[in-house]
Amino acid sequence: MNAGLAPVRPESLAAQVCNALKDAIFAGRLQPGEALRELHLARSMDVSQSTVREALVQLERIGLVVREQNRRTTVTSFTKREVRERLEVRMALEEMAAAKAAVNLTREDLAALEGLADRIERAANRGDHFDYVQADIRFHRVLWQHSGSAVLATTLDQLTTPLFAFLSVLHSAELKDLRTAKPHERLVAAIRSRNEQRIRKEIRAHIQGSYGRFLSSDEETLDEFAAGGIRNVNGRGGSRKRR
Amino acid sequence: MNAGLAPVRPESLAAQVCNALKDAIFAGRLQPGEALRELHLARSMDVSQSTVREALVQLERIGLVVREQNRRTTVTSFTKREVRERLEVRMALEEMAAAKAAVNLTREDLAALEGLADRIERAANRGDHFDYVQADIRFHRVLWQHSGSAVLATTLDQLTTPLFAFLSVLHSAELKDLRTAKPHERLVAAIRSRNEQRIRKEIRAHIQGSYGRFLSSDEETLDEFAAGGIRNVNGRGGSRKRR
DNA sequence: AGAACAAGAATTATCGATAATCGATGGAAC
DNA sequence: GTTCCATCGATTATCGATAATTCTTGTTCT
Repeated sequence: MNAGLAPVRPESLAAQVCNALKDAIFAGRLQPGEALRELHLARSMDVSQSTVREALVQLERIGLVVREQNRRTTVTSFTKREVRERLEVRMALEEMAAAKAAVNLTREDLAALEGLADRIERAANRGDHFDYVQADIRFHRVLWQHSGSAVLATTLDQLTTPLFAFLSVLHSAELKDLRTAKPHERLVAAIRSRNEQRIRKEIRAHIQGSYGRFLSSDEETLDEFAAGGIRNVNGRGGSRKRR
Repeated sequence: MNAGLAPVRPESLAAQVCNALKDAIFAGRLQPGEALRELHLARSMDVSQSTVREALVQLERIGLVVREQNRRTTVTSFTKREVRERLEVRMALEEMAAAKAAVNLTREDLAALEGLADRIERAANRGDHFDYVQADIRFHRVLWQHSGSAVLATTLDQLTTPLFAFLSVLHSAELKDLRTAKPHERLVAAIRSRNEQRIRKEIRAHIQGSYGRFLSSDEETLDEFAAGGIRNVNGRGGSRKRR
């Protein structure tokens, strides 16, 4: 009787608020380090404080904001060190996921991946940083979801979502030239080959390529990096001291 | 001026509720699959529903409960498959953490580890399942925290906490004989040797030893497994059907 | 009996208001 | 000038009440 209809279950208000904020963060309308005040958000989005609050807790779980007890909650701002740490763990798991996915992916899946790689390519050519990152996320999510391990998929998701967010603002802040060596195409080719070693190698190269510039720079926090020379919005962010 | 006093910041009500529930889950007073009703908990713990609600969200983040939109929230009950998935990811990361920690651990740290290994040993001998698991957690946390990667530590924590919880109820349910081949002592010895391969090997052996019985059994969910033959509390739990 | 439907009970989601906490500011005491 | 203290505005934490949803049960109609 079921004709492939997904069960409809409208999002809760809190989830909607959460998504709206997530988009704002990815789009850079909320900058790393910026404070999110519950009542302000509640008023401007026309919901109650508790709803916003719950959304913020969700965002904290995703890693996009940091809540400080009795103080405030701010958009996550990574130190270089933390980006490195995340990338290290990510690489290990991403390799695992890609190797597993290579076994499971059908011809259609591979075609879908190439579609995404193509979309990424086009976004890069026209300098659309936002769409670039969105498609990039989807590309990787496809791999994760076909790894056959839900745990692996969600772990990677948690680990990576904030990285993507900051990669996004990072790119647009420095007007990075996105046209690189078609890393996604290369990756798909590697997966097609079903050669585990080759896949692992491409994964590493791919990830390192995306973050290399930041990791080899000297700025301590990502928002300082993004702000470098371009903007200095209003004295917030990145001003807390290193000991 | 500072004489090593930690900054005092009393836990929020929600956090207290969260901890209380966590303990109850670890102690088995809340069984896998059991439903947690917000208002009931609020009344019995004398806080408001919202506070309980927030605590439940926190617990969900840790992975100890599952919240279903507009329905209910239940204590997490893993399928065998999910336990396997978690263990697989865990092993990869735990190896990484142990290898890194081996470089950083001081003589004092190693002594602390041996203290914990000893405590585990004693708990095993007197059949104290609860303390066994608590010390086991601490043991591993020490390793994670000395890995030098906060990301690695929190990822492992998220991944593993629910496993420990269910290991705990599992053990006490089946009155497992805890006296095994002193895996923690072996692990400490391996770390002392600073031999990466040996460390990785012991880590794998250690983890597989803890879960081997469950992974090779036939029951589908952990609570069915725990309930097998011993109790059948009151018809709840594990009754939702496989398709 | 079985399907369709209609209350009714139970539970979660959301709200608006109050309490607790924090950080800044400014003045008094030394 | 610096330390201490009091106060105030802003923000988060918690509460109690209401709205919306889901689940259950009972009834009617076939």
